Amino acid sequence: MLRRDYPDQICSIAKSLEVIGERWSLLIVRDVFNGHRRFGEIQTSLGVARNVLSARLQRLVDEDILERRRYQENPARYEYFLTEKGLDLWPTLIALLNWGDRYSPTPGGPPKLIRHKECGGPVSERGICEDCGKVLHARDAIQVPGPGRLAAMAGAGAAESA
Amino acid sequence: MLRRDYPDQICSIAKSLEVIGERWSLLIVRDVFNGHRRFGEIQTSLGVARNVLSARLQRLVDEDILERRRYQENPARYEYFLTEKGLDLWPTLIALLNWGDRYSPTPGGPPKLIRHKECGGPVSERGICEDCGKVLHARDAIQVPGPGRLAAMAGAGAAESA
DNA sequence: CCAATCAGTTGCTTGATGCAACCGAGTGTG
DNA sequence: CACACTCGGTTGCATCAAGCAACTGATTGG
Repeated sequence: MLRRDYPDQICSIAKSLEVIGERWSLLIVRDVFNGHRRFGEIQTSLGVARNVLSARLQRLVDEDILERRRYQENPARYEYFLTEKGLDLWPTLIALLNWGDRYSPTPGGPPKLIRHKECGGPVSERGICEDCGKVLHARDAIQVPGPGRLAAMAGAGAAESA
Repeated sequence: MLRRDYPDQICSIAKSLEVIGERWSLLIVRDVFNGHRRFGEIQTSLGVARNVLSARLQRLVDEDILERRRYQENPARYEYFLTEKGLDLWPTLIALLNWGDRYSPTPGGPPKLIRHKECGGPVSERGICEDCGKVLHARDAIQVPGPGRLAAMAGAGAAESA
């Protein structure tokens, strides 16, 4: 999306976008939220060019949004995890998810539903449990495939898209 | 940020980013939230190239996020306003604002504060009034310059940056 | 008549992205 | 043992988007 910086902008929105506003960045974060942790996994899920993915992952690690952990030596292999800073992007993702659900609807219904881990209640646009009323954070929620997702999978067996 | 589209992604986040994920798009929306309505106003506030601003505005109008109204004939002059769809980006902007406030802090404190129009209470990260507890929407809130903004203005008299 | 305002458009250059091929270490298969 | 495959990248090259400056067209003000 963005080159990277927005000089002269005294604005926290611009500052956020400098960090996560580049093309693919937020989708990579979303993928890690979805449980994809490895380079190849994210690459095939997103269809992003490998050099770009490499650059974005490095940036996200540099910005302390992701953490790169070695899960195997010889050959060295890595997995990416969300830091607290990364987890705190959850409200942003929820807001985008809901806006997309509303204005770019998937045929058959929302492709992804968010539920409160504790009580199972649906999670509102603002990340609040509609059953128990709690203001939730990333760790309090789980995702389940929604009707739109299931419909799409029934239509085309492949296409693992998140 | 983004070229434009993320094919094969069955995901409302990706769909949202296809619409507003391009470089400058969200900052243009933010500017209109801030009361900038005219081409030149937005251009100088953002420092975006004029051809790019032109393209983004057209896209945002095509996507029904902004509305272009003629405020003068001969020569024809236009202003841009947020539609309901555009106003519904408010929670996303609030989420980005708060994430930026937290992780890319402006020296002196947040540059922008959001308050509930009705009761004057501060607005939380989720767009909820911390005084009266209401879940707010774009029209319920106003912005006031925060300490970081005032500090920056005192330092450099110019720099109208939003 | 000349300069300025406003909302763009046009042309050219620079920079980011996409694509395919390659690398290096190790595993699995015949 | 040779060969193919996996994984996590890097490299080179072509293409597409963004940045910059100049220009247009209509109108007002001096």
